[in-house]
Amino acid sequence: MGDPRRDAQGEKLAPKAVVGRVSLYLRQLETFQRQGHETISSSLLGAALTINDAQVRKDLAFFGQFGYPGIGYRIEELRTELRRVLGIDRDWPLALVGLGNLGRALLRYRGFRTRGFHVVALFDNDPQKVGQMHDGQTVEPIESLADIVPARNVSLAVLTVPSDAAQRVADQMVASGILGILNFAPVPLNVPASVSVLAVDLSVQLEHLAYKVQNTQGGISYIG
Amino acid sequence: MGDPRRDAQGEKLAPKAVVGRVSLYLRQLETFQRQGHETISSSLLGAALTINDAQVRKDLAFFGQFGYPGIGYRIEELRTELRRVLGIDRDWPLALVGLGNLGRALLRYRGFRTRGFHVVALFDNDPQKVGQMHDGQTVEPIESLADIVPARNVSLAVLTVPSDAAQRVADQMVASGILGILNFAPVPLNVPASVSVLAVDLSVQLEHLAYKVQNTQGGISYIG
DNA sequence: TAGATTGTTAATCGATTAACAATC
DNA sequence: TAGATTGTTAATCGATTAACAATC
Repeated sequence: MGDPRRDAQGEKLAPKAVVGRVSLYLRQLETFQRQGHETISSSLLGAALTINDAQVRKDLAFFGQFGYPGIGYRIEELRTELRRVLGIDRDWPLALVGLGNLGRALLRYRGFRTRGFHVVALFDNDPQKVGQMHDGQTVEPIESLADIVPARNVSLAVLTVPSDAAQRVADQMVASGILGILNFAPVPLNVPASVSVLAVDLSVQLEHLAYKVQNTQGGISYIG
Repeated sequence: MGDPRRDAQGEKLAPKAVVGRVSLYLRQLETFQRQGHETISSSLLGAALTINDAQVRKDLAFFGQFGYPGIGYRIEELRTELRRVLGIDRDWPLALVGLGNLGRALLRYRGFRTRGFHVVALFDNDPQKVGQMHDGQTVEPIESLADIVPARNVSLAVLTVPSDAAQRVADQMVASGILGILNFAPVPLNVPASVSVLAVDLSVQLEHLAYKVQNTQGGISYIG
């Protein structure tokens, strides 16, 4: 039951942790490939990322049978499979909403452009920013989402507006047909179940780091 | 065994997931407080964040007994406790290393300045950038980490250099006495166990979003 | 063939949730 | 008191790891 080549509708969604690791595998495969490897074993792939070899095999097996017993995984082939699994075997036009410091940085950030993600529309509500050019693109008022999102075939958006505007803007995104939101505003967003939201919460990360440092100090002997 | 007021050396480190939720609780408590609440129950606090009430109680109980049966938690008191637990009841001077687009944005990003985190030193290796002023601070060469980190009492650093420089710079950070690194470079860093690293990987997040959108489409009925 | 390595089952470990006596 | 709500134990659920027959 279920064609093993397909993992779309009807198949169970992979756990969050599995998907995150698949991204890491994909990147690590590219590193190995640059170093001249053509195949790689689960134990070497795992070792490079401090991940147990059984877990690597289980993660990959979730999506299909990609390996060769006695040999390992053929890197080029596995890369193709994983790109397809993640859905990055195609282009993803992005909308960037909120052109404050963080938004402008993300627009220019190289790591953001890889993998077929391309910002094709900019939005802000500040009248001073509307009409400005950034990276060859004009900033539009947020009301224009409704027109531009369908016109430019956008389904993913990056949300970098202030917290108190985030929910209101998210509602407009949803109404315009956006299906996925990468939310940098430190507030939970309420959206229909058909829309995916992923939160990137920088202050939570910093607080976690403070916690770790505070509770690691002295636990481990220091040099000197 | 173990004084319940203390959760430092000797006590077990809280699971990653617990610490992340504690940051969210703290922020949500502040929202409730602004709305005029003085106490809050685990079920209301959880509901606001889509977290089970038993989990809220268990997370908090990990660090001590903060609640009052029949009443809930006194918000002001719990905020104080959680700030102490996370280690943000004090100032954390930060070093920002790498003044590309992302680094400059983070320097100015408001959400980054809350909670006692203050950037007190900037570093870059690009001779064009060294000596520049940003936000009233001079960019120093990375070699100066060894002098400036101890002098300015810095223990946390934000790493926003290109991937191929990340490990080398991380080594210099560790040598200078940095104890925690927030790593935005999409590569795993090798550091001694006494140093904490937290990775913020924006391309992994975007890929995850693509995966979710690709595998949610059609699974849920659409309007129209 | 002998050695390597997969995919998968079973065992372990950890995290979440339910349930409830204790308490205000 | 009656009602609300905690902290915690037990039950459930899910994720990680170990082990190994099957395969190249």
